[in-house]
Amino acid sequence: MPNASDSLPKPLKSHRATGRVTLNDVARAAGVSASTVSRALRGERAVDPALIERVQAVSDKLGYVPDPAARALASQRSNHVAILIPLLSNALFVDLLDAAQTTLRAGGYQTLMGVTHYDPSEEEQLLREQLLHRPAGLLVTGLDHNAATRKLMASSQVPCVHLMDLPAAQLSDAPYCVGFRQTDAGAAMTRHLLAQGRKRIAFAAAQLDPRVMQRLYGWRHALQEAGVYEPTLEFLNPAPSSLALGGVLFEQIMQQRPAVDAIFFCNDDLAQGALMAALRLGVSVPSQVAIAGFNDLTGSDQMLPALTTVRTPRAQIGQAAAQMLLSLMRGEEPDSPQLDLGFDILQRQSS
Amino acid sequence: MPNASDSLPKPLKSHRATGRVTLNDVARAAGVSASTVSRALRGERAVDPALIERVQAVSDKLGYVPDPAARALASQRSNHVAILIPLLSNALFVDLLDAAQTTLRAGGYQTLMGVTHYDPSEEEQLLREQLLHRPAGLLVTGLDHNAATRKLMASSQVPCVHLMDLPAAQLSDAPYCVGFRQTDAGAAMTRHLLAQGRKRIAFAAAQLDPRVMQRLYGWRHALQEAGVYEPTLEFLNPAPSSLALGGVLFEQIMQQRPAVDAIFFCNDDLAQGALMAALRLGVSVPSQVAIAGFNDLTGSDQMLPALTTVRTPRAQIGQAAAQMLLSLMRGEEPDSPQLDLGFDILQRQSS
DNA sequence: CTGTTAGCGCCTTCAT
DNA sequence: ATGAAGGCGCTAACAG
Repeated sequence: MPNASDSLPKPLKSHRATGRVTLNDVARAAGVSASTVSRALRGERAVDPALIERVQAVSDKLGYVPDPAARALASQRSNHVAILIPLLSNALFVDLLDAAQTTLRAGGYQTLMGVTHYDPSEEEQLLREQLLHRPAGLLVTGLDHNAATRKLMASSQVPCVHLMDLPAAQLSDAPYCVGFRQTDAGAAMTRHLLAQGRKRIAFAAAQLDPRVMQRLYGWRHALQEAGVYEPTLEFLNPAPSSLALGGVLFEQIMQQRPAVDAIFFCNDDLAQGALMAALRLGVSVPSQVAIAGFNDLTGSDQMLPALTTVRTPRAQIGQAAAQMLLSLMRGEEPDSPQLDLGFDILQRQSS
Repeated sequence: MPNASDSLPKPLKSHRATGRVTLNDVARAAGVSASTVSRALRGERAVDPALIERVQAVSDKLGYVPDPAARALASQRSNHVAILIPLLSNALFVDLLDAAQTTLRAGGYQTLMGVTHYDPSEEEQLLREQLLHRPAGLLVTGLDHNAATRKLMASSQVPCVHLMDLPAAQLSDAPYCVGFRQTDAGAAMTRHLLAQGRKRIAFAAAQLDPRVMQRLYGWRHALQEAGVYEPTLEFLNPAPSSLALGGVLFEQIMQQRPAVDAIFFCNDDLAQGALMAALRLGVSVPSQVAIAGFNDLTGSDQMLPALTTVRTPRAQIGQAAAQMLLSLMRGEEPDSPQLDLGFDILQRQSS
């Protein structure tokens, strides 16, 4: 009877006792050493199955819960996963966060979020703060980071998955990433508009982050391919994206270039705002001008006319990236370091 | 010369050295004890100003950064603040999170977010997980929690501020909270519609969380006050809120109760969807029916007609709650445990 | 005001 | 396959 003394777990008061049930309490009650309990509970191999079961039972009975701080201190690894996203005011990133966070929690990890505001030095600072917590993994948006950030990521040795973007070519030493080819998506939508018979297709963008620029390149490429590229049809505004700005851009374009027969907005916020502005101004969509957006955000299908857009698999990206990270944290190697989740052209009434 | 030995900080290799600069390294280099460094760096009083300065300088020179895990283990308090919100798919809560997180970070705290999906037992489970990290503070949405959750919050001794809601009366033993009176806001909007000459004002709601119900009570109250309350004008749907559902509700109401001359939606998602549906169906707003929403979400000012709604100070709530929590964590007592940030009726073209 | 002494709870080498 | 011993880096209690 190894468990002859598992009643009356005397709370041996030291001068700083916390009253919490510790690994040692479980070890004592189970009649084994603390290390064995530690190994048994973490499912580390090389422990007798029968023992594992007994330890598990005792642990449950006592209501033992490991202390993450102690664990982090001893092992130099916490159960945090840090995630860096540009903004919370863009539903795209919130969806990414939501999906990633859900998947990570199911895997036993706590998400530490950081909002970079598209500022490379803020990103660096946030990463620095987060690394103090010795996260077990890292999720970052995009592939563009400043040198210091890249160095921090590399030297920290923390597994890292990049979101949304894929490197131009399938490099062998490429970083882990989950996303789709922004350039291709930009080109695909442009070709769709061309296929509808549109000739003068403007590109309107705000924020101008790297992914927006790639969509721009896709648009350029498709137009050049068709022999109808015209640089003056680019309307780029570095201000943050919003419905209101979409309206402003729309008015501006219609005024400056009334012959334009389609406008491809770099995201749905802008396109929705343009659609409302068209309604206000009495410009008929799509007969006079077609409107297209990007991302298929909430409400795009409810617009009048419903917005043609690019459906991007952001929730899937968040989830798949989290899963890739989970396997990396387990020490496994994913099948491929790059996961292309593609995109769809959603043709609706606005084109 | 107490600092005769501050050169050649021999990296005394133990069998598990991590290479990190520790408190002891600073202490040795500054020629004082570790506790003194600890106290000096944390600004704990009862340290010689000159020493503080010297320690600070040495610490900077060595690039010392405290280890949060060690700190949490020794002090039983981390620099995490846990925040519980119902959803990330509602911009309202994201704004709350964004503001709170920004303020907390400025105060040196890391935010741990938890998404409850309006499920009391998920809330309880999340809180349990978060409390393991021994957060220094807690931010929770609303005042309604199950018994286990309330008990956890109380027994954890962690300072806690409630978001969005205020208790019915100004109780003395009331919890800390920052928000506004949902009931009053519901009544105020209803009175606004009445003042516009509307007589048959429907209330349409989804999600039906406690705050939505309070708005309903406000609507009821205002109508009863005016002697025009009619229970069959309540359209309550427990499904999640969305633009599409707003359109469905609108169609349903216009079909079942064509004589309705105003609809008060419990939030802007629904109201925006209704506005788009009205456009589609050719129902003229506001001449045939007025539409009002709640929260003044993105896009409401861009609708056609622009949406009349209740502006709720969600960013301010997030920020003020975080600030109240920061002072509680410093051991200070806020002026008043309840902070009412009010609301505004934004009359636009839809009413 | 400062130093000394013990841990906080766990993991991890090393030995068995 | 298991146990013993020590350390992760810091703070808290207690002297002085």
